[in-house]
Amino acid sequence: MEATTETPKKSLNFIEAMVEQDLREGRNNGRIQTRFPPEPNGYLHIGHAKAICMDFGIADKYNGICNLRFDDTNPAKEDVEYVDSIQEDIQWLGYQWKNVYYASDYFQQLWDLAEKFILDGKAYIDEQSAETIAKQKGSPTVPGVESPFRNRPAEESLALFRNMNSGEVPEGAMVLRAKIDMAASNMHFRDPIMYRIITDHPHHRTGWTWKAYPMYDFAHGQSDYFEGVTHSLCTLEFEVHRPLYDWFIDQFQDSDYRPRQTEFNRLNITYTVMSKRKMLQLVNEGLVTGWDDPRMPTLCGLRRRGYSPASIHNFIDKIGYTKYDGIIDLGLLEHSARETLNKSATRVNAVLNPVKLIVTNYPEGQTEVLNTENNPEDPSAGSRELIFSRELYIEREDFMEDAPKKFFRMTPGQEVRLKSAYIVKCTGVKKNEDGAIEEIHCEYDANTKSGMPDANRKVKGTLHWLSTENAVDAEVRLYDRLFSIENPSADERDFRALINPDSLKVLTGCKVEPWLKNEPALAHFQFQRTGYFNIDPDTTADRLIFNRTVSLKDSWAKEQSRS
RNA sequence: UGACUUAUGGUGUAAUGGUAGCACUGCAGUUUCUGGAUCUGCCUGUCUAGGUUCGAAUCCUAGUAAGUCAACCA
Repeated sequence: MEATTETPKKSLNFIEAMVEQDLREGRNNGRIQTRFPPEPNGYLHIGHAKAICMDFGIADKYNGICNLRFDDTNPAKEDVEYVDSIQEDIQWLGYQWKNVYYASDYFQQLWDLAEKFILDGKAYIDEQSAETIAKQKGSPTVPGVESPFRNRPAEESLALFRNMNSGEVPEGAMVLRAKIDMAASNMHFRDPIMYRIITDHPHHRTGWTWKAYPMYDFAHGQSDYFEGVTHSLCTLEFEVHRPLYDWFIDQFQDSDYRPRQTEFNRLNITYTVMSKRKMLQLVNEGLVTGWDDPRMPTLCGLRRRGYSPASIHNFIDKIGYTKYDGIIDLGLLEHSARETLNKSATRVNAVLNPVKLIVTNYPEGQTEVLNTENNPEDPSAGSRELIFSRELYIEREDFMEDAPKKFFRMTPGQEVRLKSAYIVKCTGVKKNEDGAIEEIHCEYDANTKSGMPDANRKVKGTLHWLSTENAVDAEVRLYDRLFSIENPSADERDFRALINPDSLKVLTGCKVEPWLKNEPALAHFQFQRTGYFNIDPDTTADRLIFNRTVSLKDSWAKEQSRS
């Protein structure tokens, strides 16, 4: 384990640096505890993966623990459906929490704490309407005005608070507010709401037991405290909440221990949206097929698209954690997938847009078995067999009748190699009445079979192919960026108008190697010279469906688009 | 016209007062039975102005720009 050659030490991100300093200073008795605190109101996306890798990663690296805590303080939005999917996605990423907690586990503790705030004169019941309270908040530059209920007797507030939870008080009739400072420059200090009434939705765990529910600011930090969290890591938009987080804890902290909140930048990626609201809209309005649509940035969508946990981790490792709110190039995510899949994906011949190629000098009825490697990057992946015959399929785009000089593929008179098979030379084409190409004809050189003496002859192009004898049909779904502009969130136009109309292309009548019929859903492959693909879960016994995860880099396409 | 935060190549991220480096992208080449992968090289950067210091991307001040905050959401 001792590294004798000095490998350059990977630099720490600012949170790791902070944790190491806390450890050196013996803070919280050297204990490290984090939590991942999703609200169960939607599916996890790649941005959550960044947070998950941070929360669980810190715990793993510094011998701490990380718990999963559902921040379920708003029954109007939450559902068990989400609780389940969130757990599945975290485990898919390869993490295991120490405990599962729910903010709703602490409803009684929070209630008791709130009563203490009331008795201490630090909270009061306000019976004004939401609009009035909002108006009285003032603005960042104008101080707020105090509620007429602000200085009512504690006993009165306490009685009303208990009424709030009785079911007798309608929603919106009263709230519990912290008594802080209506002139504070931080808006969150202007007597923030601690409790509100929700009577028309049962809580997904506590049912109809509670009528008054704590707000985020009075639940999150307190839950951290109850659990013994040392490092409460969250994204930058909670920066302005931190003083309030600290204020609440200051009011009842009773030992050296205290949790501390630290914020890092959230993940933004070009050509997609990462807001739950917008993603929900895409799903509800049928603009995508569901939360797991392979174009979605959700973890279930990426999984279905063909991203492996390793490729997600590869990506997260590249992007870093800072306090600068930038936007990551989608190309980096795609690169992360290619880099990971290149090492693990079995190579396959698949012809997406087939045209017949007839090897005119190959005996009719004859077939032979050829051998080909499964992955040139990984010799241990072994090899498999391909059937060669007189009639083959190749890609329509791999043939041009009048080819430019740089076209290395099949064109009359030019030799090309059929991968793992023979060198062939195009001798002509057969067209139908409309002039469309029906068949391409070629002759093969029997001495050029892979491994034979003349096989080393240099040819510019190598094509993938399939025998018509045993190729099987497949549907292939090609995905592209969901939005046609880099940063749809920063655009004034409705984001739905910015959806890329070509984000999905469905190809039918594609041909693939026959054994792929028996592969399980989500198994991933490289279609040689084309891209990385996986098997879609919609696949049935008689309908084989592939999703393109990401294309291979294509310098020929680039060359073409230049002219 | 408030508070908090941030500013390093096109993008993201290192350098923790002492040589501005890495990755992606782009470009050129090498190599290849995938126009993939590999390998090599190149392009491009410390927001501005002051100050502290032998020395500043780093510390200080001011400016500029950007993000977040005024839900009975989290």
